[in-house]
Amino acid sequence: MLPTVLQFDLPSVRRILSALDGRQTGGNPICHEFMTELQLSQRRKQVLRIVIQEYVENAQPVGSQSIAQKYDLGVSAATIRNDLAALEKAGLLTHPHTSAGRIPTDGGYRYFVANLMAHTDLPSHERHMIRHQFHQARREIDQWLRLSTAVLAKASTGAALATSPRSISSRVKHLELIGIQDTVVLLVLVLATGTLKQQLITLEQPIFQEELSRASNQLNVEMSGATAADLPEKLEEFTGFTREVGELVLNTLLQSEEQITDRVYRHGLAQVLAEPEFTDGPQVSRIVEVFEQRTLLQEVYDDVMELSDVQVMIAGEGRFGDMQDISLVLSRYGVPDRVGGLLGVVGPMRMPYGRTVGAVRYVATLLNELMHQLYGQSR
Amino acid sequence: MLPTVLQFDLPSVRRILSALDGRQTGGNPICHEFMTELQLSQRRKQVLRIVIQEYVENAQPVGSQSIAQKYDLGVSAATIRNDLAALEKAGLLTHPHTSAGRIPTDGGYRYFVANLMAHTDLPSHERHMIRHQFHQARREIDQWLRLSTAVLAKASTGAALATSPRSISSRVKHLELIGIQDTVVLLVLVLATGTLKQQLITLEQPIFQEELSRASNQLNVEMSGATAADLPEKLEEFTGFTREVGELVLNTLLQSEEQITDRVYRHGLAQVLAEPEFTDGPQVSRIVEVFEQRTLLQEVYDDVMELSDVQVMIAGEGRFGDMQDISLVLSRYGVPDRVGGLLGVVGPMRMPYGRTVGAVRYVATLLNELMHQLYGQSR
DNA sequence: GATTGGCACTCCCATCACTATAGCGCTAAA
DNA sequence: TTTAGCGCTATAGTGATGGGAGTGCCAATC
Repeated sequence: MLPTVLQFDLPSVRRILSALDGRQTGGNPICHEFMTELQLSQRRKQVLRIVIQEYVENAQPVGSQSIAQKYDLGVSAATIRNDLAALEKAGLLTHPHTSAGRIPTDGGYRYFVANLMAHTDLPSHERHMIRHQFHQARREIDQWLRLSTAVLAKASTGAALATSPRSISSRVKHLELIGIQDTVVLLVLVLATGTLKQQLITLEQPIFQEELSRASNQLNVEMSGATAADLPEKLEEFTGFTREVGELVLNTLLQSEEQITDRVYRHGLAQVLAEPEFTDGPQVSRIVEVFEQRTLLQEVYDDVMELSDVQVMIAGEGRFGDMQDISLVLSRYGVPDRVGGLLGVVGPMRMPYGRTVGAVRYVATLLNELMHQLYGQSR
Repeated sequence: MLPTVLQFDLPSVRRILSALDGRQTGGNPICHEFMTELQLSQRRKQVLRIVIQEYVENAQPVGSQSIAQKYDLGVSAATIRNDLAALEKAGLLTHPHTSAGRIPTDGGYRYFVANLMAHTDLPSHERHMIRHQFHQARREIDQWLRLSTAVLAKASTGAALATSPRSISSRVKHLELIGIQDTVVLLVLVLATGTLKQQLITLEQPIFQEELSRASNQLNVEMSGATAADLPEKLEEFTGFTREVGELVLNTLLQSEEQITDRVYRHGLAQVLAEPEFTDGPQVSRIVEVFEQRTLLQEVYDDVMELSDVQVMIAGEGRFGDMQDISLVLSRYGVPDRVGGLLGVVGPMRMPYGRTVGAVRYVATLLNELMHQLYGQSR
């Protein structure tokens, strides 16, 4: 095997798995930045793997000697030194200063995730425990998502987040108008997926409950089963207050399809801040902002929802300036074409990707299963 | 004026305002730990005030010289030195090492908040802007609370949190049973306050929507207006499925009265972590845990809900071990005896209490106002 | 008695020099 | 291609040093 050539080609082609290392490539999660045809000898791959493994564990640069001592690669430290130099030239490693050991670059992590990472499912007892917890929880999405973030945070070293599910092409199932005050009416809208939407309406003048009931009956008859697309046509038939409510329903429907993050569940920030990379100020506020902000989640949303497998974004994949040293492991969950959201982990770039991907994948699968039972087919 | 005597008497008597400094005592928020009869000369109060003010601003121990230079107290640095020593003896100040300036102790902050703190309302333009934002928001509690935390975080230097409102003695307004799947039914419960509760029911065998409608009609007739106390009696009349649902309603009602934190809104953790006290590890995780945990909020809940004014808890008031150096400024909001929750700020002990209290008070007042419009009287 | 100026003392902190260490890069030989 | 050896380099840690800010105390003064 001869010198290594690295072809970064990220702007033009994306999301293509390297077919280098046949055995492992198969189902590995996709790294947005990919590298094809990066010819690495088996030993160099091994060395890269060791460097990443050690660095992830100890957060300390790893040198040629310690590798030679700890792992029996059948070669001397000098050879490993050469390999390290080659890997550095290929852009997969760096060293913080001249006489320090090597640490992975973002590219190194990406290569690792795309080609080298072993599939590590959660241990079976952990899986069982998690499954048990989910079945214990009351059958409610809110509960499930809360649990999901708790479980994910526990199983990974990062902070977990999840968005509340969004209905795709929501159908109206039922609506109800309820008087709260003389001039305040609560519109309750039940979508086919079982999602509730509420909206307060303030009136110019008082309205009696009887009239509200009449209006809601009328609307129910006409509107149940309708999608946002059907509604404008149906609205034609209504006038006055009924019409107003109908339009409100339409708005709510449209809004619920647009807005992707009704609510964000979060858990486990404390533990990720305990990681050594977050001992100094600016790093901390960076990750906390990533964690608190909805905007980032929104930007990534479409990309993640598009693909069914777990997605790994390392250091923002070059797209997000303020995500140096921060990685995301995300997956969609839900019932395709009906309801779905996004869940995953945010943590330092130095992250046990194998385990994290396993955890995210398992929780997502579990959620899919549970939600399928509820929302599999509407009736 | 003679030596100062400090009487800590917190276990036996609590929440009594010091009547020392007539002018300022009036409406000041209550500090749980209080100090009565702490005889301080006017100048020493002034010195304490200056130390706290300076330290809050610069996060640096303040010495006698700098006080004498910057503030014209009409006395020399030596005199101030004596005063500082006296204040330290009284337990209101310390110094980190022999030759450093003074910093306030938790007791010092408490004395300050109880006796010395000036009432600082938010500047009027800020108030107007906030009020405007609230009126812009859709008339929904969820929106308001989200906005509240955002506004509070911005107006204070801390991280803001708020709990979703809890109904006190909830009345059933309306209920609805909606089939989602063949054997899955969604129970929607509207309380008199306009709060929605949802609960999924899984059945042994399929049930038709007609039957669901019949059941919900029946239940509505009997139950609307009922409280948790009324329900057991009414349940006697029902059998079968209707009875089951009725019991579920009762449970939900009871649960909603018990559980105090349905949801916690949070905002602005990033900015509080930028404060200099959180540059090192353990401190950071402490405040993040306080911020993320629900437990602390629950423990404080009753105390805060009891009193109408803003509450200041400095360094856990000695009650919470892991709250060294962390303070809370909390207030209840809502309509007394109907709905209410808790909102406030968590931040470092070194906090501009005046401004923070002003901000929390203003937002709480605003929320009270808005909620009163909606939930003032039920009909 | 309160206030003041003076002075010695203490502790922190930044700086510098020094050493040990871990690791690299290069070269020449196997 | 691999290996051993050697010189080079940057860091972490140590100890000494000096400046600075601030205290504490005392004796004198108002």
